[in-house]
Amino acid sequence: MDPTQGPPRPTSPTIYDVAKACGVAPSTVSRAFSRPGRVNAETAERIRKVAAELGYRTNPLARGLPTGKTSLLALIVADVTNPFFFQIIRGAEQVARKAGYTMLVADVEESMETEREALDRVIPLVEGIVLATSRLSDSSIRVAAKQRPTVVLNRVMTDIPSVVTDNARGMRRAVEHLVELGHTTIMYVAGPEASWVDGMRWRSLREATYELELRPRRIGPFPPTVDGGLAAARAFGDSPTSAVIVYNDLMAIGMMRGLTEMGTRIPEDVSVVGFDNIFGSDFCTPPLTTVAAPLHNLGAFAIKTLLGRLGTDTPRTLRPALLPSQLIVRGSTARRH
Amino acid sequence: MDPTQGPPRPTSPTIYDVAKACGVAPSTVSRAFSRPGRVNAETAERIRKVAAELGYRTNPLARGLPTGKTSLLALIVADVTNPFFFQIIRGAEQVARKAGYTMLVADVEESMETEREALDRVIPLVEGIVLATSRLSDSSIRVAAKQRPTVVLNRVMTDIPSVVTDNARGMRRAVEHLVELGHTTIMYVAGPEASWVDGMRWRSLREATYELELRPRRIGPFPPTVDGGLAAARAFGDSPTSAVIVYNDLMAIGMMRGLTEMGTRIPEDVSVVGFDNIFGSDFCTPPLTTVAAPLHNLGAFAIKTLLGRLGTDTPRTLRPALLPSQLIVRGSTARRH
DNA sequence: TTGAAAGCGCTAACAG
DNA sequence: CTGTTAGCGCTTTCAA
Repeated sequence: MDPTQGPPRPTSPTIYDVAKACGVAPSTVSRAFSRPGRVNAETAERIRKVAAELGYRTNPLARGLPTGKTSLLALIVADVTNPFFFQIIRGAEQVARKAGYTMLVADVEESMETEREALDRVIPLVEGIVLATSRLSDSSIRVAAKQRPTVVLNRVMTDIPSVVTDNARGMRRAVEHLVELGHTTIMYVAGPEASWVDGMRWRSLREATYELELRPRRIGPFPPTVDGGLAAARAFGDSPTSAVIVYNDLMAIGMMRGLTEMGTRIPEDVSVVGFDNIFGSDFCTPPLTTVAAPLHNLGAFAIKTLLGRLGTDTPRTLRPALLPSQLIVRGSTARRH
Repeated sequence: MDPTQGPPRPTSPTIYDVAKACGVAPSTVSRAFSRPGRVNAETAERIRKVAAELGYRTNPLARGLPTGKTSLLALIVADVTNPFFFQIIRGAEQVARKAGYTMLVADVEESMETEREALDRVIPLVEGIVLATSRLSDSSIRVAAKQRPTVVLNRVMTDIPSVVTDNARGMRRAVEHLVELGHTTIMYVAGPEASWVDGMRWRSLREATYELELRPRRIGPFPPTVDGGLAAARAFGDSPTSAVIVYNDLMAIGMMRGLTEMGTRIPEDVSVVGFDNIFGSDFCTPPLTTVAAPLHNLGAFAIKTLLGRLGTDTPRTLRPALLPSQLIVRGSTARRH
């Protein structure tokens, strides 16, 4: 090995250095760190002390080679730029960190292609994977899951642990809220067609309205962005209702802006409900009534689930974990005029 | 090694498998992937074909051990939850990915302690580090930089490559804009005291106002959050001016809300300018006039700089890279009444 | 409880 | 251009 080739940085001490300084065998040093029980208490203490003095840190890479335990977890997100994911990432990181894992966050920019590449790059590195709002097909996900324990977030699969928001309950609460305000016809403004969540929300709305004897309506699909909401506002003009429930907050914000520009007053003319309670939904105008997703908890719970799967090879429970959402009433909904 | 211990997953093929299947030596397979030039074209072709059939992927971990080249880069961000970082992360990831690197994003939740831990965990894994808005002391940063090539983002250091927004120019443009609108006294609403950027912005404001013969004023410090802005609005009530420039958009949004609640009209009574152009600054009320930071480019450029430093041991240029910002005029500023 | 030795998958010198 | 041979730093049998 050419020493001028490798990293020219001051090479950090290894177990060999510590072993020499302690007068014990390298394997003992290794044991002192990886299974402290299997080494004489005093010796272990001495080793730890010397190691600290030398500034020894076990090299996770080297440890990973023989054991496969890299202490790395992957979180693949559809779009780091989408505020929906901020709290998810943080929740995930917190739990991972506490468990001694480092998280590798990969942004796939909503592209299936990029997601597959990210997976390829990341799989050999990590012990487990969380797919947050994956754009991959079920079968692609299964392929990945065969290589590393995998948890899907925001999507339900029957053979892979899933963590999702309880959309049905959330939708139900939103509808009840609107009914209490006197609305009788509710328009659902749909998000992307391919989205599992969109399908779920629309179905939940139909069920809720059916039970409450309301008429649901629907326009869309629209892209799940502010611009998509703008487009929805224009389409909505053709057959307005007094209340709309929008696929997500981003679209709801866009739609409110579009509506306002067209002279429609919110909430006087139209009540608007969004989904997710993302950053910004409280300071748009008017502040958005929304079904808050438990974002932080979603991320945290996904990692917890993954951590639980790490040892065992057989999935525990395959019922998707349903995390409760919460209706947050703000200024965009009001009594029907 | 206990085979029941390691990852129970289907162990992927190694160079040995490929070598056997090809009837060549393992080292040849290795060469075929790491330095294709050094192996017979046909042989290389054959190896690649067989490797593809077997589904062979070179194990980055194993490769990293002897070479130190892990193809991993770390991006340490002060707060993943802050929209300021979204585009930075994306820009960084894009560049890293194109260069064949995987990015490890660590959230330190604005905590010095957490940041140091994150560094410790990450350093042995990665080839280089970008510190985005580090909360560490200069000397702590130097310690890290001694171990791995390091670039600091949003902060200037004389001995470490730095990438920052050209705050002086941006501030100058903001002040000129306000002057054109007839404002003569400008209040700076300060962010966190410890922040290098805050100091820079205040200094730039003083310089700009000096040249233009205006009176600058200042309140603060406040936390760089919506709530901090709310607090600033209350403090501002004591000695109002017709125009304020706020440390960042988050605070500006909070301040506008606070002002509005107190009955102050924006922009009629007070013109407000923010900094950064984060997500949401376009849909708050009124839409915020702001000095847009080149967020995406900041992240991209930092990684490019890091990539450039990777080979060489001596830093190239130590003049901080100043990336241009841009004034975006929206509804929160108007002619003085 | 400890030491010796083999090996994780890959790379890089050194001969041939 | 290719095979052989040492390792990278750590873990884990296997003996002692």
